[in-house]
Amino acid sequence: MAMDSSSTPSLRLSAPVVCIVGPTASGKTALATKLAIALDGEVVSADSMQIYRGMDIGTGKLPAAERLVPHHGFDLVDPGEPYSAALFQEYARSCFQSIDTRKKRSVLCGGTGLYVRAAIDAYEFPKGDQVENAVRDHYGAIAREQGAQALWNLLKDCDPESAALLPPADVKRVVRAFELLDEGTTYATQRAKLADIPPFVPALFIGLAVDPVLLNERIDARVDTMLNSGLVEEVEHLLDSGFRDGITAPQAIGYKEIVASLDGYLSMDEAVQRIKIATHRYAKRQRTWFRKDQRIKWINGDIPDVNLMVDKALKVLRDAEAEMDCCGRVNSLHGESLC
RNA sequence: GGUCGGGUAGCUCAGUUGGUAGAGCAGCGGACUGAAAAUCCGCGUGCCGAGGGUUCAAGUCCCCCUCCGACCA
Repeated sequence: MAMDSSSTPSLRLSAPVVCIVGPTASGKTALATKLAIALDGEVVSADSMQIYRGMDIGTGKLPAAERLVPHHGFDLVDPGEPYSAALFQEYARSCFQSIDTRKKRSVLCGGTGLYVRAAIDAYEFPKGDQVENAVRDHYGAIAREQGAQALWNLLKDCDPESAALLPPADVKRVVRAFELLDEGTTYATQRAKLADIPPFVPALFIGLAVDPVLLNERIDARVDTMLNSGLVEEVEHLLDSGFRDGITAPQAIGYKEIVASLDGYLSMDEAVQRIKIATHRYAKRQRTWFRKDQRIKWINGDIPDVNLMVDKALKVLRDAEAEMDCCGRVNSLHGESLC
């Protein structure tokens, strides 16, 4: 409601955050680490599944032994706990702040588009309890018991504007629209702001682009590697410690399929095949999400030599920073120059 | 060598009495403000194995060739 502040306060940092984005398996993790080393920085992961403790192999989390610079954004909560983009926003910004205080550069490495934008841009989430969410439970139950259409009809009665923006089948957003009503705003109001959300944190974006056919081959190979590295054992271990109670974590690709297989609904071969396909689709959605962000400078993620890729990325950053300096678009950028 | 079955979308297949083709999966495009690895919306992408014939008209009927599978030798 009362979230006006038209002069959005920017987070003041001595240098812009470097954001590495792109689809899964495009090589973000390796590039982010190398860049962080080159820039004397620390990595902040923007990944909705790597925040979970114990979900390592399936989320492609960089093993502790290979973290050559400090990494943030891993292992923030247990799989049974809920999490949200709003919580990540708060977390990531506090990371940027403290990294800056240590005179280091933040390198945000993210595959979760919403988390990247929540961290960098001036997304404002209305106040509301995200843990004990009775509203969500209540309307979710209506959808389950009476159907998606019935729930949507209900929304149409109390908030026709928002209902008009949502297909009845999009239950999650319809439920969310009720939550927003409860929090004193509407989905339609929030949605209208979407068109132009200013940046909140100074940032430069690098995207890793990989030919989709090649990327899918990489994904398949990576899934096989995950299985050989003990993904099934990881899932079995998680199941022993309340994995099923979680709301978000059990939705993770690579985990839900293995669980279905362990429960006897799928053969392990079928599960593996489904993991591959689900990951292809996920990469597709990531491509769609990032493609529309004009700030992203894309570099080729097919370059076999990682160091060449790092050089390329550094050059792109230098150019972008120079451009920002001379246009003066962001005021808090006069830190040490790159390299 | 012979008999039969089959070659239609990337894959598995459907295609009625002849009227230039359609499903599922995959794939592609898109949306996205507190679950986002989630959720939702949209799109058939085709030398119907090659060639010839019959016909106003052939994926469909006839001939021939070819490839795959099964069976018989």
